[in-house]
Amino acid sequence: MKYRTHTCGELNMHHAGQRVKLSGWVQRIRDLGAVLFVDLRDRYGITQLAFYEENKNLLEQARKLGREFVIQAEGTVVERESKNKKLPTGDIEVKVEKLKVLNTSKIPPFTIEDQTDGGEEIRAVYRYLDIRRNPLKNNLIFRSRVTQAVRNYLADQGFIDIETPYLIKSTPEGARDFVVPSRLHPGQFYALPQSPQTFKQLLMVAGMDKYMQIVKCFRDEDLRADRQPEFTQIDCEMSFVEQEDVLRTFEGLLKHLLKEFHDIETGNFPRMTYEEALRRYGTDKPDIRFGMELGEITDLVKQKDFKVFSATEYTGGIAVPEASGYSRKQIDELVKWVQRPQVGAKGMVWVKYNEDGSFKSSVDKFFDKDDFILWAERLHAVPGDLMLILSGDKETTQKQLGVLRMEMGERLNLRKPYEFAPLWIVDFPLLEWDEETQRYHAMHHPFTSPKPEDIPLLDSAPEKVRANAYDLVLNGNEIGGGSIRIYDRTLQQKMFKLLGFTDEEAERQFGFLMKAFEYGAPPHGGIALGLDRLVALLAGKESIREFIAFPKNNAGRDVMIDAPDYLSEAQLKELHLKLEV
RNA sequence: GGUGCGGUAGUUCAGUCGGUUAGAAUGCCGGCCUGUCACGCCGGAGGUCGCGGGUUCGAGUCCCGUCCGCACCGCCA
Repeated sequence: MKYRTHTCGELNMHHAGQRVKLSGWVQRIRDLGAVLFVDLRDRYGITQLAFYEENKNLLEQARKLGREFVIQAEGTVVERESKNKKLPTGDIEVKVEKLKVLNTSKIPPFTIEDQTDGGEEIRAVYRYLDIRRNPLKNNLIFRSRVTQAVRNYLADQGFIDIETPYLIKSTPEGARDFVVPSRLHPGQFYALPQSPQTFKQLLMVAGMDKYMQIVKCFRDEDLRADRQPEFTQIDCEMSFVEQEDVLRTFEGLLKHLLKEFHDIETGNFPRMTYEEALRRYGTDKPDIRFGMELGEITDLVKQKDFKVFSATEYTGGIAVPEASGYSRKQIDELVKWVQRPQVGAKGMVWVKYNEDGSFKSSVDKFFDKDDFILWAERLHAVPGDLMLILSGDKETTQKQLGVLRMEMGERLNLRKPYEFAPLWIVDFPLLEWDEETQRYHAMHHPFTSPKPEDIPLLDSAPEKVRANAYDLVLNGNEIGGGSIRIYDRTLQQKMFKLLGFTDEEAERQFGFLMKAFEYGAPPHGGIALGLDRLVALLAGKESIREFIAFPKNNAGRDVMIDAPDYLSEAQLKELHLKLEV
């Protein structure tokens, strides 16, 4: 017995008169009395089934169907009396002659429609019902198409797909590890990889030359709309390459995807140093689809009586286009907004650059038109703009301005979902001072090579050393990052020392890597792209949860299967674990 | 660890200043209807107001605690 001869998305006038068999879910029933219509749905589409009074038995059977019943219908394709232009199959319907219920369904807790009545919570619990809806279904199909395109591109470039282990060992650097207790080795634990970093480097030592893997990675940190504890990376590594080679290869990948999915041809991606990104955008992942760049006016305000400005390290602002007409209330709201703890500014100075060229500001007592004209130049403000000024220590204030810029970009609808503005951020600092632990941290990871010309600074001024590290940024999101790696044992050892590892710690945690470096490690480098984020952005969305079949919630729980969960006493015992809670 | 918003019918929400029997839409059930496609019309059922405590003559509404969801900060080499 065959379940179907066609899918619910393919029948049209060409099939008129044919006898067909369809299987699928009951989307909706429209009972008009002597005639009854059923919309039958599967992954491919919807086909209307028609039941008539002339076959009273069958009509009564159809009347007993409910939403989401799984049925099989056999009948003849006929041209509709009244057609539906909205459906690809809208010219025809299947006049049913045989009906079989393959499975019944309880009434679903929410409607299986594009515009469902269900909220996020209930849809998460019934994720398999949510995926029946077009939006989610199409997202998963889209994701599949993207991964296919990625594989095709990388395979064409000569990359080999190699799987690396999920059960590895814990390293205290970076994010927290998820750990897995070992039954065979009492008291010992595996860790799930935060990335296959060391393995892909070892594959370079092994001579595989170009490696790729679309791979799950795990980080035990708090979640966000764009952050999951398990996520997928397009992980790559290449031998005998310089930074330029890696950038070109992966610029090519993103170009390929933009062409394939949006028919967009982009030129070469802009490159911006880390320092420049912070100065111009207040972030290392700028959204360059709109202007509103940061302007610094520190030197222009130093000599004045306004203490807030004269006493601080940095004063700067942005010019919000066509916002000089903002009311006092609107501006007050903005001031409150930057004062929220999430932004953390103490206050905000505003200057209206009116259409007629005059100025009105919150600091009229201290500054006059001549000052404001100079400010406007620095902020690229024109009449009609509203200048928003923050002041404080440089790093914090730039970041706050960056956050404010993004918020204003959002509010003014300047962040268009189907516009794509990729760029490379380069020349990251190698190290970052961490106040909490009072030591340097690797900004990227401990295997990142310093710029050769900066190596002498490693001892004298480590914070000034720039790394051969790069991020790929798309529309204000970091979608990938990588580096040219260290491949020399001595340099790698030195790095570990700088990062506060004792020789013993370095040996115990990464001895296997340094040992490998002693057996002819080639120069190599690579990159990892966040697939979930990339797919979401290509689809014009910000939340990655809609592109993962079974995501975790805000608190890292899977509310469908209800995980994590407690273990039985027997399991704990087998794993040699005793709980304190 | 912290901040903000939310939790009321199966679902999404409204519920005024603390005051009579907690409403709407949708879904569900029953009836009618031969061209619907968000079918239409008529009727009906459906509530631990997240949970615990407190204030009060009286709490969905005010207070405290707690749990859950979402967004964000910290965190995420």
